[in-house]
Amino acid sequence: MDAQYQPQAVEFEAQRFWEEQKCFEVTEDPNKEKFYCLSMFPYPSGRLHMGHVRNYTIGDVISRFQRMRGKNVLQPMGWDAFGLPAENAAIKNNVAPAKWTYENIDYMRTQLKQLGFGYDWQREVATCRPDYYRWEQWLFIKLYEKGLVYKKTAPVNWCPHDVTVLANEQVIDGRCWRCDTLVERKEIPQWFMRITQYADELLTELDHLDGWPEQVRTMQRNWIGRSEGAEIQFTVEGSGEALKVYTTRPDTLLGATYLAVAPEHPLALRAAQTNPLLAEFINQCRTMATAEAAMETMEKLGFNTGLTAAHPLTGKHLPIFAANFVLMGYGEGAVMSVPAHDQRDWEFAHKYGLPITQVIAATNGDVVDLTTAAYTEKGVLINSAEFSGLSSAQAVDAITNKLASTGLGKKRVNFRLRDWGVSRQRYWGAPIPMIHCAACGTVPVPEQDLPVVLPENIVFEGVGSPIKKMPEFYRTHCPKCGGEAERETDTFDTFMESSWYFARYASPDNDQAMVDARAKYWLPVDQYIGGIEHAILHLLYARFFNKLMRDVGLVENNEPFTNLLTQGMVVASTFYRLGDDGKKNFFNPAEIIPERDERGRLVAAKAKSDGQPVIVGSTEKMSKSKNNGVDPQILVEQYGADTARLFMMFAAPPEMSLDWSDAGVEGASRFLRRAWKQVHDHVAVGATTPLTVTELTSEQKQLRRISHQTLFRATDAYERRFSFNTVISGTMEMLNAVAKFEDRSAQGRAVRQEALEIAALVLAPIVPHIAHSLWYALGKTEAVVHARWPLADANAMKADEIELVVQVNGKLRGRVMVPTSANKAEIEAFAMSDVNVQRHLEGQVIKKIIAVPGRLINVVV
RNA sequence: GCCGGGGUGGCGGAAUUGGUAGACGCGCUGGACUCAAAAUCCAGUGAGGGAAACUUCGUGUCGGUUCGAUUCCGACCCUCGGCACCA
Repeated sequence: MDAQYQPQAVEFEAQRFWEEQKCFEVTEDPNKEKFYCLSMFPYPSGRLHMGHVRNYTIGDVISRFQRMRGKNVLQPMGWDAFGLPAENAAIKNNVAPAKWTYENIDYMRTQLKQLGFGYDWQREVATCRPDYYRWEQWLFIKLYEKGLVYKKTAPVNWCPHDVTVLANEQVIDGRCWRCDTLVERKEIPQWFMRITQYADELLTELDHLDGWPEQVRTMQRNWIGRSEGAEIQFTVEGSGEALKVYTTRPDTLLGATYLAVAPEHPLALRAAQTNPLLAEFINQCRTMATAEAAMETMEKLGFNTGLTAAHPLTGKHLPIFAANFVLMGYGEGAVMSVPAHDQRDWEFAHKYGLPITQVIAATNGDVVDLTTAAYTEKGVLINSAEFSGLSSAQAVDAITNKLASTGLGKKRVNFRLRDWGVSRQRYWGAPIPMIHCAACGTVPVPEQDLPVVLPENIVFEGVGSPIKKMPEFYRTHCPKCGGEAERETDTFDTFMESSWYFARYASPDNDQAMVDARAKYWLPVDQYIGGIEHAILHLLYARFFNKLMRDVGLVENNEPFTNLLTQGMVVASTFYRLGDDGKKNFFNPAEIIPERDERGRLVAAKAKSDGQPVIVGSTEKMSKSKNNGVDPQILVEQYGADTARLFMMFAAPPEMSLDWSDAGVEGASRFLRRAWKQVHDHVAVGATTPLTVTELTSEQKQLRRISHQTLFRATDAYERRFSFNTVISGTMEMLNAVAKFEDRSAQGRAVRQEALEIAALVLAPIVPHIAHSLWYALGKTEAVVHARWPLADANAMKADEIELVVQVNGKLRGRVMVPTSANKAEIEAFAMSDVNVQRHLEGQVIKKIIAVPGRLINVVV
């Protein structure tokens, strides 16, 4: 054994061993308990970032721990390879997205190997390869045949100057990121998947996902947003056509004083034909952003269409407004407005001078003040004809029943969840396998013609997708009639690929089926790990896809991920200067010199390049667009993979967000050097004799107690709590105790040997390379990667004496050592004997004594 | 705006079920070793008072429940993530 810890040599040797022994290549073994541990696969952006290192270290720690527990562990890795950044890089560097992506994958694979993650590389998938996405195309056609896929128009962000569709990310303050043109909404035909058909199951199954964090389940519940209410039909006066609205508060129906429809609603458009001012208003609404956050924060505007509708109960004439906050694609594209009992309606009514009619009174008789805000509580009905006097709950039934009797309304369950629009007007994605024939309409690509391959060798000009200008791609023949036809040139949303990759890892080489019987062994994923930012969209789509695959007979499990660990984000400060055009030019943290106040907080910064100040922006998740990523490669090269892994796991518990700072990396490295030296100094003396547990001194017993308690706590931390940071701090304490333990006797050395073995095993999942070396150094013949996790010895953990805290009125006044065998009276006597405690009890009357076994005594005076 | 997190020393964090607040690490201060530096080792380190024993305050803010609250409840402030075309 080297006297010095040399991470490069240690890591090279361990990685060579794992690869030669094929330690992480697994097959289905029905005799062994399986454990499928999956970390969210990366987008191949070019280099690993800290978030990846954090994510994949957590996954590897859990995988290696479960291996030591004797499970058959599958840990695969792959690439979420389609997406917008490849197109951006193509424009910037004049390189085809495919080439750029494959090169990134090659580099990042090397980085992952350098970090020592135990992946089964035989199962690697890249979603941009036709042998992967052909199955997605295949499933899409199956779902089309089942009626779960349909086409409708939906809005996109449209740049009229570049004549292209923009992603939300490419819209900055309502303008195109490239040319600053005002972005418009444009309705275009797109493909949708009926996720709403699964809304009920997606919602109710959340109750059984006990292995998921409660916060994620809550977010998904709210996102799906089941509500019970009524569909109510108003009648447009003049034309007599029906105008349906959905409301969760049918009890307030008599308080409706106007209706609001989306600007794109057919009624509004028709009225605009004879009303230029309304047409102008509708036109203005076209510049409205598509993002919900922007919709909700914008100024609520409306315009009277001049049309009126008859109230279904009173027949009153209610004005119909076109309003920018009503969404055409959501519900009926129309809402009834009750300004007395809805805050948004209240504000709108005040702005446009519309009547406010109170129809709900407080149950407790309090006066309702409608001059400052709407009254949104449930209560008792007033001003509601025959319904007055009913409670809100009674009125919901009474009013919907009345409406039902005239055919003007019915109870309805509504979901906030909308169907999933999967069309993207972009190049770097999986082609949607559909053909448009003038004679036959939309025809799916026949199964034997799959995959529809995306041409990779293209010239990327910047605006617009190249395949939309490639006749050799889109010109084809109709599979039905054989006539001239055109392919769909839109590609799939990249969330499609990431919605089923977890299943493909079980049968990555099958060219006859999407997944095969092997999936039944491995699925569901036992532990899924990924960023909290995926709590809703990705995780909901993956759950949806799992159910789709189940319903076409591919898998048996209802849910894809039994346990979920949502890792907190790695965040960092942003630095930028404003350009002449008002755009932010971001600086990487490596390019600036920070200035901190006396509390260590960042207050200002200068650029290294010119020494001039840069603006310190908000702290955000590390991303390319904000250029605030810190490259982990430097860490690995300077200190080795184990230090990088150790520091990542030590810096914070996995679920907490981590504000990046490299202060402390040195400490992690120092700890590994000390551990190495301790083992070295111990084994340099020679082999140890076996431990005789019955003949130990109290110091020897104490070190054993610490060792086994550390093991006991680490087991729970790995298995249940995922608090890897406390595994590390616990091991540090233990090795500190070993360092202070100076006993050189044979039994003393045996106790030390046991402690060092426990340290190597406990640390092995986190720092597997150094553990590999230390384990051999401690005289073991089998590699630590094959070692079994030991059980903590309950006898070794027992103490003869225990420290009790003595409080007087809840304040700490003393500590006493008490034999563990002492009874209640003896413990109280010990507590009262403390000098300081006596001082505080002098002249006081003892009211009560509270004893918490093994912890404290509180004397109440 | 809506939904979901987070806030504890100079810094990262610990305190597992309402029971010793600040484990462990970083940084800093002092010392040892060294010609010197690095590395390493030893000691100290929440704030105030005290020579010390000890004591008062202290977990974003304000209020509540309790013998006892970082932990439970209510209101608020700040901050982060998501909001359906970033992934």
